[in-house]
Amino acid sequence: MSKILDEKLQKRSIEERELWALRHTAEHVLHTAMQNLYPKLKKAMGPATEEGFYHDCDVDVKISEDNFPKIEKEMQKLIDADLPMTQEYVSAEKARELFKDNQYKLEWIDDIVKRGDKISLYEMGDVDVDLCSGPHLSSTGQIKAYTLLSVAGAYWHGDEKNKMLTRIYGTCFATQKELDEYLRLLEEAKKRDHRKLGQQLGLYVLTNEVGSGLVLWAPKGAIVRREIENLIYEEQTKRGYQHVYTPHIGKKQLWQTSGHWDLYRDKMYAPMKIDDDEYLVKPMNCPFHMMIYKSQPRSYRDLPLRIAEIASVYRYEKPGELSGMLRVRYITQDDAHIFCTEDQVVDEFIGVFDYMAFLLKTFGLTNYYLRLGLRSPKEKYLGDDVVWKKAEDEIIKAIEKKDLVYERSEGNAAFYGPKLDVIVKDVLGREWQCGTIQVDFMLPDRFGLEYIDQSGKPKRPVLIHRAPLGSLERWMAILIEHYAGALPLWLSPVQVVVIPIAERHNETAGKIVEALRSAQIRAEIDDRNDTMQAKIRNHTLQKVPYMAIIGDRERVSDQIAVRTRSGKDLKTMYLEKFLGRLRKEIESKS
RNA sequence: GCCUCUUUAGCUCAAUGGCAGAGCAGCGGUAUCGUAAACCGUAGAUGUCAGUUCGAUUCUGACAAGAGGCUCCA
Repeated sequence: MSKILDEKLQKRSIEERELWALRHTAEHVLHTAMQNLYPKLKKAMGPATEEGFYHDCDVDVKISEDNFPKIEKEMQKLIDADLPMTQEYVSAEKARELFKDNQYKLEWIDDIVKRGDKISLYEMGDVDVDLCSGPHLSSTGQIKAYTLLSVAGAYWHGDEKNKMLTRIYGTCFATQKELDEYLRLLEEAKKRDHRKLGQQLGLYVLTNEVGSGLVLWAPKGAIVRREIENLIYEEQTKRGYQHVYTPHIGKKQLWQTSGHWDLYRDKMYAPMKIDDDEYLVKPMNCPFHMMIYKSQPRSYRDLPLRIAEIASVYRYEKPGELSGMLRVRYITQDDAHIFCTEDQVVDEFIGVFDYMAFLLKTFGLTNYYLRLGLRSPKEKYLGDDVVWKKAEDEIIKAIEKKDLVYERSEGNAAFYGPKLDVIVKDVLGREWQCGTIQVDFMLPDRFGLEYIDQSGKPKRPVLIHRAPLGSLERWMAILIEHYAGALPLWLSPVQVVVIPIAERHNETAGKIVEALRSAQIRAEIDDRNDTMQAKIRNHTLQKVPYMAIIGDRERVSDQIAVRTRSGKDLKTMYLEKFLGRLRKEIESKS
């Protein structure tokens, strides 16, 4: 067994290992069923996963979900036959002979030999032999609850230069009850999908008349965004940032100097000719902020200099990768560039991290982890090993000082330096990069940035790129799903709806709205010709935090009857008291 | 981009190789109501472009948009 797999399995509990074995066996059953139905098929791989299992094969016919009943029927035959699963170790020669027609398996065998592991086969009765390290159940009859879920294409080794294989996803549980529960949760999760809620709550618009990945922030979404922006400005100002504005286009030369043009040209929109120069729609802000730095001589006394901007950038993302607000082509970053001395890097890094942690806490997010992005030998990077080593050391020093738990990820560095990312999971369990902190010793050099040190000599500053939320679009999507649309009071587009019971209450209700609005509360009146019950239902579905109901009782006594979106009746109270409650709740951002 | 699938009214969903049907929302009325859907009436749609056909929303193709995937180690 390989070291990696071994470590992975050791981390799991006994029950998890059994579930893993169950799913892996289900996958072998799927494979054998596929082999029976499509004899020319070549299996590439088929692991158990956190959610179930999948089967990758090279097959020359189209497989679609319409084929599932047929495949599942064939699987059931193998399960009913209760075939024993037995392991056998063989020599590389024998394995190569056995799988001589399957180039994928031959590749695996080479890998195993390279690692120095033993070559293990699993036999399913006498119907199938597969290269597999297991573990498996002792027989196929123990599989009770399984289902196939979807068909997808998957490149061999995930590399689009390789052949696209057919992948079938399925899942398997110990009991039918657990499987049903899993499928139910999946359905529940879909209800809080930001794409569904975003439309229902009128937060944003995506339409093919505008173009893929180009988000229109609708009035209600714009309010949420403005609240987030206000928080950012306020917090960053407290933390010593200076805010700037920069244009949406600039000369191509800027990104040639930065190196982005050479490495990421395919992510940028085609240059446009203006006068005699070529201009780009900006794919990132770094050059602009560096030009602001460079606009005057800088002293060590000016550092750290923190230049911030909530700025929209434009990137060409592949059509198949776009997804609601989670991946878009118009991206608004809470961007900043910190110019500092080498001595200041660790402290600045920690300062940014603390701010990022503050934001995560403020928004109540806990389903995230930290990923340290380092170089991998394959990718293209700027600079030499000495500089990289220095940047990596600085980041690790800072992380160790904070005693953070993180995952190392080779190949996930920025091209100019290592970085620490916050990875957040969405409602379907998919991972998205949000916040990022990047240490960069390269770009200051390429742009010729300097400061005068204490001895009067010019020196290079270090640059920290950072976006603690990442993009406001993605953040919005994450928030919608996190709160299932019921945003906390301070973020709610409409905070209070005032509901007059009958037409004669409209005037009083109007006055209450005025009073709330002059107290900076986002309040609206619902004076449509509808019953109170219908209005309550409507605004509850719209996730409006509070409903203030005005009827005869309230008209006489100058009070309001308050109901929350969760259905709680707070009874009748004076407006002043209600305002106090609102202010407190908004202040606490809870 | 590639694989599989999807596209009918603002939204949720029906139906059909021969006049496309409903609920909600909208609009016009009636009712003026105490904590999750009052009633009556009315208007509104087959993503785009080709092809097959007497006739296409339905079949075929292209395009567009959308969904789930695209290295959790044999």
